[in-house]
Amino acid sequence: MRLPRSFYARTSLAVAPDLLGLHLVHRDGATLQIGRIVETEAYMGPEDLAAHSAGGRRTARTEVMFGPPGHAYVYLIYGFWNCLNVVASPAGVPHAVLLRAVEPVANIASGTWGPGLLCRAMGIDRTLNAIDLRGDVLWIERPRGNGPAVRIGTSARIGVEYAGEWARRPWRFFDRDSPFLSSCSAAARRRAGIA
DNA sequence: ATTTGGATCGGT
DNA sequence: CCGATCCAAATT
Repeated sequence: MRLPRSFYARTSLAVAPDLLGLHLVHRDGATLQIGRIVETEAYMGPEDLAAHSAGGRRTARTEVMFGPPGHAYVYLIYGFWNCLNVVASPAGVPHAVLLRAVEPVANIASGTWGPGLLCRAMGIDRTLNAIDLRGDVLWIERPRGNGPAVRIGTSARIGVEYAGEWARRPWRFFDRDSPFLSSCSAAARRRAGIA
């Protein structure tokens, strides 16, 4: 079942931990690529200096965050990595949740730890920017039976040192039991038996 | 028109 | 730490 619009119509701080354990699904032609979300970060809009929408900055790139919740915000970073965000909060409040890692569930070939690799592995790029997450191309759903309970860990967000005190807020959320986190070293993954 | 720096990653 | 490699935003 796709998540209802109301799920997304809350602050990114509320949405980010609730996304853990849910399934991100991308329809690529006839195949469904599925990943279990295990790491997210909340970006809290105008007052959050780490957010692209800090200060209410409204540009062609950030525009989708000002629209209705439950849409995708996909942007290119460092020249070649795509990053996927979920737009949160009612229209006019530019909140977003960055999806940082998933665990492969179906039809995923390469690594999914870290926001750039996640997009590469699931075939997500800027052509999907602004797409409605209640459509039939990209969506998030609750797995059958809700899946196992998630033990949630938190930390400061990654790669936002420029944001001063905002960088230190514990707005990164992850499944403590997942070996597929972006902060896990390659060695740790090998120990866990993952390519 | 030009410049600058970025919500990354893997290898060293 | 470095390099790969490019777009958006701010500045001239």
